[in-house]
Amino acid sequence: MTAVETACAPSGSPISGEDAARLAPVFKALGDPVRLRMASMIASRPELCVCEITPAFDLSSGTISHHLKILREAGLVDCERRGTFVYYSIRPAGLRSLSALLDLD
Amino acid sequence: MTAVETACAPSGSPISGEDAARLAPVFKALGDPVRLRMASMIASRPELCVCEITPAFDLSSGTISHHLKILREAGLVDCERRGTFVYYSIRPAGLRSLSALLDLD
DNA sequence: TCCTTGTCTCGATATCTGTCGAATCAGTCT
DNA sequence: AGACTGATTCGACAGATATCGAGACAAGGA
Repeated sequence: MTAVETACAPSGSPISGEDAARLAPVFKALGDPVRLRMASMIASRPELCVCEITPAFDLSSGTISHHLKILREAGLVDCERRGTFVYYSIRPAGLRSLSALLDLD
Repeated sequence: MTAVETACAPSGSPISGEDAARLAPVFKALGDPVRLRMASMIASRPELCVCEITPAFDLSSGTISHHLKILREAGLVDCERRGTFVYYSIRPAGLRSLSALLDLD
């Protein structure tokens, strides 16, 4: 029995409008199939070069950058440039905020 | 240390395009502040009448219905009509699919 | 049967989003 | 410095989305 199910008994209190406004963009960032798969790819390794992400999708490099930016702004990933290449990695804190909510509501 | 963090070492394999296509709409459903708060309100009780949800938002009843429909179609909530009123409740399975992903990637 | 109340559906509309391609920026190599 | 490659930004546009308000539907009460 997961915490989610435990919570489906009378359970905890609903989140505030402010918390909703803060957390919704994070869910939204994962609410696109391309970004969800990107995030999953990045999370499956210590870090991942954009040049490894791009060929996994049938999309222009402009579009790839756009999606990565949304993941970044949602606090889900970090990036670091080393030379010509840019490497993305997962930000555990971003995922934790979602996980915490799902395990409590 | 959460499973998420554990996973941020070399960790599990990325999800498939099909899984991404299946799960993204669920994240997307929670990716709107209004719906996230609605879902949270519904989850915080065994069930909740639409007539209790509506006044919590400064939105028309048409818009409220629209958002509830999206939560329903994402498999996150169930509804049942009793007399004039419609009661919404959380579907644990919907939340579990998200939770499982977050704890593994 | 009609009226009222709660909920949903539909049509219209303004805004947001995903995508491309071109231009730009950042680094490396010659 | 100039050329090349990887990545981001920008401008444009088609399609999706959130919202409203009006109408339809459902159930109960006068």
